[in-house]
Parts: sequence; C-alpha cells; structure tokens
Amino acid sequence: MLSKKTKYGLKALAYLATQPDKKPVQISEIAEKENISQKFLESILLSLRKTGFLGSKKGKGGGYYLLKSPEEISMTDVMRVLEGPIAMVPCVSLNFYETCDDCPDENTCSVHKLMLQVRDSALDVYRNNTLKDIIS
Amino acid sequence: MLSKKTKYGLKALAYLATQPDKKPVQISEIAEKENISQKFLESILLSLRKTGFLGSKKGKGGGYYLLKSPEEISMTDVMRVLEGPIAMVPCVSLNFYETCDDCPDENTCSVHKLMLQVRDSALDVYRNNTLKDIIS
DNA sequence: GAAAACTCTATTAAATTAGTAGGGTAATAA
DNA sequence: TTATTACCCTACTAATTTAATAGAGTTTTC
Repeated sequence: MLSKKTKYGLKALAYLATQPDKKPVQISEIAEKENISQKFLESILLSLRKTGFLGSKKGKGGGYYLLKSPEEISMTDVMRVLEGPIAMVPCVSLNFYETCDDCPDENTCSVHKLMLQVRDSALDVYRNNTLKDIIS
Repeated sequence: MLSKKTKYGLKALAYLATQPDKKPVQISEIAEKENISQKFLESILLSLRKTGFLGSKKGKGGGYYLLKSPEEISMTDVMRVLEGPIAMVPCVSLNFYETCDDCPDENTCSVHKLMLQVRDSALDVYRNNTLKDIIS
C-alpha cells in the first residue's frame, strides 16, 4: 500500500509542476488545494528539499519551488525518497539490499524469483515516467 | 513491502508443489523446512484451505495438499488472497476499489495515473506466473 | 521591527503485523 | 475403541509503522 506520505509528496510535486513560473508556493496553499494536513505536508516538503528536489525561500512571499524542470524529475528517484525501496522484499532490492534471515538460498527461492519480476516491472514504469508525464 | 504472511504462504505452496505425489504434508514439516513459526503457518494454511487452494486431511498421516496442479494456480489469485489488493491505492484497484476521500477527480490525479500503470505492470507479472513457474 | 514562512523536536493515537498461548475437535490406524 | 496425531479456533499481545498534532524557534524580507 502506498503511504500517505508518498501520495501527498507526489501531489505536492505535481502541484508545483503546474505552476506557470518558478515563484515559490506556500505550504498553506498546497495543503488547502490538495486536501493535505499542513503540518504533515510541511515535513514531507522538508524531506523533498533535503533530497534536492525542492528549493525553499523564507520570509514574506516565500515558499517551495521545483529545482529542476518536471521532465527532469524521474519517478524512480521520487519513489525511492518518499516510499523507500521499490522492491517488495529486501533480497531483491537494488538500493536497499538485505539478505533474508530465513532463506537459505536466494537462487532457489520462489518468492525471490517472483518478486524480482515485480520489481523490474515497477522499475520500468517509474523509469518511463517523469513528473511531466503524470501531471494532467 | 510484502507481508510475512504472503511470503510464508508462497513458500508453503511452493513446498507442496514440489512434493512428488499428492500425499498430505504436515504443518510441522513445512514449518521446519521453510523456517516458519508453526503456529503462524497454521493460520496461513487454514486461509489457503478456506479459499480453495489447499485440501487437508486430519488424523494420523494427515496434512495439507494442493487441490490443483501447480500450473493451474495463478499468482494473481494467490496474491489477492494472501496480500490483498494488488494496487497500491484503492482508487486503482480492480477487486478492492474505493474512492479517495481527498481526491476530487481521479482522471486528473497524478498519483492515480502513475499507480494505474504500476498496477497493470504488476498484474502482468502475476498473470504470467503460475505456481509451477516459480518453483525451482 | 514585525509579519510571514520555514525549521525542528517531541509526543501521540490508531492501525497493522507477526506472532504466542492454549485449548478444542475430528479422524485415523492399530 | 482408544490413543495418537493433526487440524481448527479464539483470544491476546508486543513491536512497529503511520499519520498526524502541538508548539516552540529561527530566518528572511518588506
């Protein structure tokens, strides 16, 4: 299940991407328009800023804005930052790999075999979508 | 993230699928070989029996066995029973559809658009894999 | 210098997960 | 028929994660 954090983060990014110019948008505006708890959104935007997706400007007339253009923002990167691993089990994760403590051999594990395919198919989707692709 | 329930359920099904004949296999044997808590496995096998994947036999020499041959068991069905919805958000779920309370319009929702593709790609994988395909 | 807006820390309520405990019931072989 | 084996069921719980909420603090800009 997709976490609210990811959902809200994606919506906020999409909202910023539809802005005509690069003028900062206030948290309160995004929160209201996208029906998101302002405080929760605050922490999400903060993490998107720390990971290089957003810039922020303080003071009057401040807010958040995209650091890159929407077509340069890959869903792969966004999902990894917001949701974490794309794989459904750590033993098939590219960026968050871990061995399973219960599994004696990955190569003969049926779960591994299936989840590898699921990961690849999900990666395909994310790699083929930038922020520009998903805004209406 | 894949739940342990699903993981264990898949492993148990795979274990049963590799049995030479259709002789019932005891819970204790599967639990031991696959490193699964016996009691937890018990509840998982029970749900697989109630949903028509497994048959069981009581008494001495009893246990669980597959009701169909491995190539007739689709991962789509298994995943839906063990893990629940394949979609990451209810608004793109085929079997567990729900509207999002926060979203005014699905058709213009970026999250919806992206998750629809993810669901379809996952479904593709599950539809193309039977139990037979994932056993080594 | 005051208002606007971002930043940070801490706390919490609810939900889910992954078990654990323990007894009860049914079927089979001997 | 009787002992054993193995399934069946309910209830409880510890740990973790999620989704906030509260409130104070800091920085910037007009």
